[in-house]
Amino acid sequence: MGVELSPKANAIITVLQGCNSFKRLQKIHAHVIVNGLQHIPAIANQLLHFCAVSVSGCLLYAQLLFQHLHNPQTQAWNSLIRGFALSTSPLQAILYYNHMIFSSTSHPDTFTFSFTLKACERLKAQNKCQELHGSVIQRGYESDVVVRTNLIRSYAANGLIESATMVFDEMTERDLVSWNAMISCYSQAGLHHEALDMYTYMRNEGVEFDGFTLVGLLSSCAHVGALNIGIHLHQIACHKEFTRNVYVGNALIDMYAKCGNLEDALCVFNGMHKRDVFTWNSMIVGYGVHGLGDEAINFFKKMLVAGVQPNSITFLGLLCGCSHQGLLKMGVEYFNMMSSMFNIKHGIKHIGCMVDMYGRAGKLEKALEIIRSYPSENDPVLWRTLLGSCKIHRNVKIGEIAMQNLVQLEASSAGDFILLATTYASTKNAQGVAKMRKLIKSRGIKTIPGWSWIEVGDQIHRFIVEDKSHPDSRMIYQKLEEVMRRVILAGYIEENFDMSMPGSSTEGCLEASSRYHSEKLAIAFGLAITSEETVLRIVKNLRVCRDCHVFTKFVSKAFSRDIIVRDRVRFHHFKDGLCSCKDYW
DNA sequence: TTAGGGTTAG
Repeated sequence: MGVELSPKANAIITVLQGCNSFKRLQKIHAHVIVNGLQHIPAIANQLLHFCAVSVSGCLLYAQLLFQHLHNPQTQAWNSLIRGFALSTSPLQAILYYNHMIFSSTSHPDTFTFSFTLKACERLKAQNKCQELHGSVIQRGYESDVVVRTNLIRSYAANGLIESATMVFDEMTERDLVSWNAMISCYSQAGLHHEALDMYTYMRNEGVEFDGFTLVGLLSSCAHVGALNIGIHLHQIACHKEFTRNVYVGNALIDMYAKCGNLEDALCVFNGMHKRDVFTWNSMIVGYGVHGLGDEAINFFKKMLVAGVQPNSITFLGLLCGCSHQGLLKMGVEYFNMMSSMFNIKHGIKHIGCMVDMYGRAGKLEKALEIIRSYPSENDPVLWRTLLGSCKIHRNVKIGEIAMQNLVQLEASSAGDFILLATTYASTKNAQGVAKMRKLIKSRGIKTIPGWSWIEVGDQIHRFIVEDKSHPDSRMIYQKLEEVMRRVILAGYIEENFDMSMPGSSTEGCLEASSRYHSEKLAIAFGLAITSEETVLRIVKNLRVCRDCHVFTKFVSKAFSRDIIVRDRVRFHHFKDGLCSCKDYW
């Protein structure tokens, strides 16, 4: 039973509910004090709620109001916890939650848990998240769909994907938001196949989806190069009229660009009614990774004319395009422009692009100078990039400097030793080669396993080097032998294994031949089971090795097939025996 | 008089 309020108190509550500025609230508060109404819970809670939650509120003021409450009820705690959970200091939300549990007679409810879990998600407070899960069960709130969704998000943000999955799987009642939370959790954790599998489960359970679902799924399609699934989702987006949604449009552009289809990315871009910085960036980055620097610059200019402010990712796309197209002068111009004109700080990735750009152009001293001018960014990736350039330009002296730094940072990998070994080899330095071989052996250093994906229909087939796990493995190897015979007849000369590129695919077995590298298996599979006019689209987690690059060029000619390979850094369009990277990658 | 959601880079 609520307490009967005086007409004066009721009037104040009505005014408070319509309050829209902090200044006005302070005036109302003064009026409340003058009339001695500050201890009426309904008024105190309303004041607190406004200060803690409203966009024009003030959390400090909310704390002061809270301190004056004699016995704050759950609703008051919730206001404060909610306010801090969404603020720049979410830790305060957790501290208030602790305070509530240990020194208050009020009990947390489903709202309290939702807000505190939000704070854990933002803070990456893993232990607290687990503790809250226990309390949720203890207090009998585990069947609440919103609390569970918050648990999924919080676990996922804390890297506990298995726990998030468990919470989802054990839900007796799921709604669209919980499905979407699980999809986005997988997508952001890099578990793209799991995210795409959720789509099948949703369909099987007859769950309708919305723009949020599409964005999560399209992001995963983009990461694994699942163009067919992406096209299917695009059709659904058109059918359900989600294409006016800027998030969906952006995700579609990104998906098409990452799947190697820039024409359709542009088509979506042109059809969008509203565009934001993500829209422009998706196009610019798309052109950048395809090695089309001048197109990226073109789009950047149009972006400025449209009045959209670029951000650090815009410049990443531009620099990537300049670097891959060899546009050194333009690259330097944009690198300088980002800080001088747009006040955007150079990040490690931008510096990496510059090191790569100068390195490729043979200006190794300048590349070294760039790394040294950013001592706080002493990152192995920069030294590795430089090492790669030293190999191309046969510069042992700077290569050794790069290697020393990698060793000092305890970040040297087998690929790095191989790079330096080949640099020694190219300068006929047998002693250096022997030294590197000895180091690789004695340190037992392992490489990153290489993977290649190919999408056929709505299925994604994954291969590793010498993979025999595919159900059609026998057929794939037979096809590869046939392909080999045809390309050798056309002039292809098989290499043993590539030692040329940084992070290139030695695929975890240094001594193996590159004949059964994952992309060769993916290509053989694609040739065997798709029609002659189908473009083969392959995605690889490492850089394409030189042998596979040559091989793919020959295949594109001998089989009259367009093959698009997306490797770790860029796209390669193989057609009629040539590659879009012009062998410069 | 209170809740849970999305994209680029990595």
